[in-house]
Amino acid sequence: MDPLQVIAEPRRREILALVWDGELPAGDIAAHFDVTFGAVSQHLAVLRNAGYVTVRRDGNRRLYQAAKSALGPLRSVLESMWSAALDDLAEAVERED
Amino acid sequence: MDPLQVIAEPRRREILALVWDGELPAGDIAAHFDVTFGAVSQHLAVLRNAGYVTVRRDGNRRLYQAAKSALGPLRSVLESMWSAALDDLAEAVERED
DNA sequence: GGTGTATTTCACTTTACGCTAAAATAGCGT
DNA sequence: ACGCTATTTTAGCGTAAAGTGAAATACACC
Repeated sequence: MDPLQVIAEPRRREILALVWDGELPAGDIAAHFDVTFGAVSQHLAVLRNAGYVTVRRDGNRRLYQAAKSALGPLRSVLESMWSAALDDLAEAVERED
Repeated sequence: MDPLQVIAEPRRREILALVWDGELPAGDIAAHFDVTFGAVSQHLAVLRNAGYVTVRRDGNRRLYQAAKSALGPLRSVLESMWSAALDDLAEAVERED
C-alpha cells in the first residue's frame, strides 16, 4: 500500500498518535473509538504491514507502539499538521469569548 | 478534504510535480496522462480547493502552478518520497546488469 | 482440558472516490 | 452573433477500502 495512503486515513493517524509515546494493548486502542474492535484491528494490520508500528506479545495481549524510525521522514509533517489542527482549535475557542 | 488525503492520490502528486517549477495550462497537464481531460480537471479542482496550486487566467487557458508556500510543511516529505522512489529505481536498474 | 479474555480473520454490506461521457461555462477570433 | 478552443461541471458506473458481525485463533488460569 502507498506509504502516504496508509497515514492519509484519519483513524490510522489517531491510532498512531495514541501509541506515539508508549505501547498500548489493542483493546485499549480500540476503546478510544466508536467503531468495532475488528475495524481497529484491521487498521492495526495496515499499520503493521507498512512498518509504522511494532507489536510485542504480553501474555494474552499485543502491545503496539509507533515505529518512529520508520516514520522518520513523515514525523515532522504529522506533528506540524496536528499542531496546526490544535492551533485552529485554540483559535476557535478564543472566538467563543 | 483532509490535507493528507489530497496528496495521497498518486496522480495528484504527479500533477503537483509537473507544475512544481513553473506554470502549465490545464491542457498540457492533462496531456501527460492517459485519462480523460475531465478526470484531470477534477484532480486540479481538489488541489485548488486544498490551496496546493494557484491558477492564473491567460485568455482562454488557465495556468496552474504549485503553491509552494502552502505546501511548505509537506514539501520535504514529498521530495524525500520521490527521491526514495528514484533510489529504488536506480537500484533496480543496477540489478539488471 | 475447559472456560474466559484478547485479538485476528472472514464474509458480507456500505460508503467513498476516481473515471468516463456528455453537457455547461468561458473567452477568443471572424 | 457564431463557431472554435479550453476548461469545468454533473450524473452515473465500477472498484477499492472501511465498517459490521460472527467465527476462528491464541493465551492464561483454574
